[in-house]
Amino acid sequence: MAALDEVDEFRSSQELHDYLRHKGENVGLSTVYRTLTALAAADEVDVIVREDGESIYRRCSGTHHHHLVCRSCGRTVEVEGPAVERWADAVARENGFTEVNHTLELFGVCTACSSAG
Amino acid sequence: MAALDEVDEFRSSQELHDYLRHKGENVGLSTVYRTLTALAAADEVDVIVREDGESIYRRCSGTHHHHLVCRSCGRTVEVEGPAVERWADAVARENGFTEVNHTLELFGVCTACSSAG
DNA sequence: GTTGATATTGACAGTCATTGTCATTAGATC
DNA sequence: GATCTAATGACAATGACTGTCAATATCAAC
Repeated sequence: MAALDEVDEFRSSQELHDYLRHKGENVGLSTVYRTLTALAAADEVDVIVREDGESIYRRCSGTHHHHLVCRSCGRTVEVEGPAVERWADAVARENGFTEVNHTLELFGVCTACSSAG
Repeated sequence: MAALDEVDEFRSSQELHDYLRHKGENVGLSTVYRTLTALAAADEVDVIVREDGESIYRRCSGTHHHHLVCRSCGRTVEVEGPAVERWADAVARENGFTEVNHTLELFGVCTACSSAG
């Protein structure tokens, strides 16, 4: 199953399910959800929640990073921002918050899509 | 309607609807959704998408800012990070992305809740 | 005050991502 | 092959959100 994260772009559960079905795999939607949730819990894939509330998944490098995602085609660039991490920690500490994590994602339109559309 | 954003914490549409009904207002769920969406479009309220995909709304200051939200009680601190904005713009430009916006929220546990729990 | 055009409202049904259920299936062990 | 157990997949259920549409409010013109 992990071998099927060959897409290298963020995909929703349903898209992955369709993809698998069209490849001939007879796999159930429930199993896709179960597997993705399990993989996400084990930090084997990254999850982000899109603006419309749908969760999308992608195979990623193990290090902490964020994403620059094309709204149109899903192409994804992994980006790092050590300054942001430090800023987030500092802000949390100043306000007495603990167990802080942060969500930071960039959504835009990539070169290919902006020239096409 | 805008006067009912007196709660000062992030609330979902449904929570706001319940709140209004319990106050005796005979307001429909559709109207709550419509109004919140309109207010959000007019930048009168801030929207963030929680990790479970539910959208929550809050009356906020007009300037661009982000939020440090207590996972337990919902208490919210508005925070600013000009450095983050600059970083996001730079990253987007370097990768040729346009129409970029970013989601950045910090979730943690505030002092009161961490000492209580 | 009444009429009529127009916009807003709210009850309700529909949509869609996600989760729960449960009988069936696959795989291991005897 | 029999049996036990865990994983699977078809399908129903949930819940947030959106669409529909008749009823109501608003308001200008008469």
